[in-house]
Amino acid sequence: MLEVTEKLRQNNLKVTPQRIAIYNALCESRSHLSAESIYNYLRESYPTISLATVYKTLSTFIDTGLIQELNTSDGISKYDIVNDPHPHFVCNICKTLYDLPELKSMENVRNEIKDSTNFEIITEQIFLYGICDKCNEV
Amino acid sequence: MLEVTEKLRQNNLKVTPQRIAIYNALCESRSHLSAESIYNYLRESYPTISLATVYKTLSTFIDTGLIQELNTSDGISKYDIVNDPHPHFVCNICKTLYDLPELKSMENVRNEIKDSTNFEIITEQIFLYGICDKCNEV
DNA sequence: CTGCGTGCAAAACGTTTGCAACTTG
DNA sequence: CAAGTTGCAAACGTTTTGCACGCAG
Repeated sequence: MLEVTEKLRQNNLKVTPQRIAIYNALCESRSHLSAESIYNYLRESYPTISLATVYKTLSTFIDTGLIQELNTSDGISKYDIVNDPHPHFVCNICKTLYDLPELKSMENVRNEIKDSTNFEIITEQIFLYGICDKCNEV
Repeated sequence: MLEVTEKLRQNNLKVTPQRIAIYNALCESRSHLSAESIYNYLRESYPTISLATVYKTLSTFIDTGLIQELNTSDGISKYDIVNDPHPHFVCNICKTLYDLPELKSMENVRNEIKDSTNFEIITEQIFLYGICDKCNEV
């Protein structure tokens, strides 16, 4: 993976400590972070960072295609580094957002969509809703 | 399609004029309605209906599986009668939400997901983001 | 007649904005 | 030094809540 600094430069974004920290937080986190959770996480190392900066930075990253916003039924946006596309699973009970493995059959879906519309597709998001293992046990 | 009244009774919901009107509005509309647009639309025939009732009713319908909430990047929830599953397209520019035709290849995706996880899948949502025809012309 | 549904107003929530001070290149 | 970024506080718009009244079963 490219150095963060490099990624920012490539997109004509000024390299600031806040941007590096936010990007790294998203890379390092195994879970899907909200703006608020990024903010709380970064406050330990960057006590003066503001929530507004987090939102503005995330918005910038979305515009440049570095990250993706995931909008699910709990009304809180989560953010995901754009790497290999993969579907997501949302538990209707605990609202946890899980990554699912990349699907081979998505290639067919993409082709079928390309044939059925002349819209220009940039990104794709697949959400499966249901009950996760943990909540099913209870 | 079943009579609205019947659908409500089946789900142990009291049959009220508001519920019937909201359900019908969602059935009849060719576009994807937000709570606000349902409210504005219904005010013509039900001048005393309140936005809170619309929200509460939608929430009830979601819980009983009659409708689905579509959360896209514009931050305004849209609601869709749960019929045949089909993908959606969201224009990054005008934010319009389009229906795409049902995809044959989705069956493979469903199967692949079933094989790769033991989460219990209840509903699925596919969103394609990009630029729509109208915005591409400009 | 009992419990659920409605409507109003107020509150809550995540997110966005305006602006002055400060950094980056 | 110019242009873009930050942080604060206030504003915004959607959605939720509490509560008294009303209607469905």
